[in-house]
Amino acid sequence: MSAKTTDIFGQLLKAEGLFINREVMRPSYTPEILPHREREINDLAAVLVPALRGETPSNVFIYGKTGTGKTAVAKFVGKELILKGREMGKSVNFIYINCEVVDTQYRILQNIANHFINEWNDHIPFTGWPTDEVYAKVRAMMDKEKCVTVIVLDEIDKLKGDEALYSLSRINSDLDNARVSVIGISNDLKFTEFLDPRVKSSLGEENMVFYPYDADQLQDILKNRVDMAIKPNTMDGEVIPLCAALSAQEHGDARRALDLLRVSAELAERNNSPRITRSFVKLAQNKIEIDRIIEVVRTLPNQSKLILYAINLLEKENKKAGITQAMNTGDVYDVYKELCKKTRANCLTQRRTADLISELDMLGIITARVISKGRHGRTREIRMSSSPKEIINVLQEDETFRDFANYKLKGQTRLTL
DNA sequence: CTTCCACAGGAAGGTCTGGCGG
DNA sequence: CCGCCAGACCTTCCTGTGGAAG
Repeated sequence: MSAKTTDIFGQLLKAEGLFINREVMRPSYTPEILPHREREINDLAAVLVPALRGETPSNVFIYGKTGTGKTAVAKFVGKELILKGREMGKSVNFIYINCEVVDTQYRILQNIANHFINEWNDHIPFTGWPTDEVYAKVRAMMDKEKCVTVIVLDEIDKLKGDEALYSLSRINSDLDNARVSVIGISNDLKFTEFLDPRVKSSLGEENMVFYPYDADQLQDILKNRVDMAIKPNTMDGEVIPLCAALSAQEHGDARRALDLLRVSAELAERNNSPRITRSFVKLAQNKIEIDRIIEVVRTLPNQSKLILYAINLLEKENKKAGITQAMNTGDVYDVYKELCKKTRANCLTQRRTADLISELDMLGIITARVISKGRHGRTREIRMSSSPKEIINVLQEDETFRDFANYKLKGQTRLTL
């Protein structure tokens, strides 16, 4: 990388980009056309159409794995609903809430209330009020507006507790002039099993299932966006089928397919390649995974970082000693305690540590499997999942860890039997 | 067959922060 | 300023358990 000229940006700009419109390839983009989802769009619209007549639409439950177009369809239909409502002069509201971000009863009600903020110059603080007061406020606002409100709860399985769903499911009987209907979206098919039966029957008036896209359908989706996003004749013919095939293997996730293609194009661009070839797709696949892990590790709370560091040290130590057996919770906790002493961080209990370990597992940074070693008890078998080098690098960005970059486990506490 | 390890993981409660109205 | 509230984060105490060893 010997740049002879100082005009860095000029060089980069001169290199022709491959994109026409990058945004089209991003997950946040809601497309105008949703290939292979015409039936779902019609079905959902059919359920919601009573809203335009001032009646209450049935509550709907939408199931489907990630990247099957649930959110896109819901948003799309919502947009159309509002347009039509405006055209007909009906008061129809459409509120989209992602329960991964807004995950408690209070926050949901607050979000709904703040949707009406324009007409009412009140605002609900994000903490401080008793929950039922917010609920009362929401009711009052809706009644005053005499509107039909469709509320989408995306990733509804991330909600904590079912009070929120309970209060929403019976809100209609508390309303005099307004109507509410709830669309629940979940990628967990078993989600309703754990719900209060009353909520279950109320929310599940209608059920829809979104099936994963197959490779051919993914190809259509990609082609559809590529025309808008990427300059013509810059892509090898096999690239789209490859992206589609790879993503079809991973449960037909369209978001994944789009990401893969976008990152492939970005990598090609960065390498000054005039074309996107299959080798860039392979690179992209790798990059996406590593980027994800790096981002997750970087934003981990300190205690989790310490635990992760402990796991890393142990794994290195084990490898050196030729121990193939995976570590378990107790081992990790011992090393973690040692590290805590070294960094003079306060030390959490084993109970809490166990929770943090399974959190790391769910994030895909480590794998932790519950096993039984018979007489030697039940524990977790813990391993680093991949790219430990990258993880260590990210961890050492933190000042706390820089000091003992070369720290060796002093504790002969390991009585590995 | 029973025992018993080394935890898993549920329940309940404590502490602290940040933000509210009065 | 106070009293109150929700929520994040932990601790304490607890019961449950798969399966090798006895």
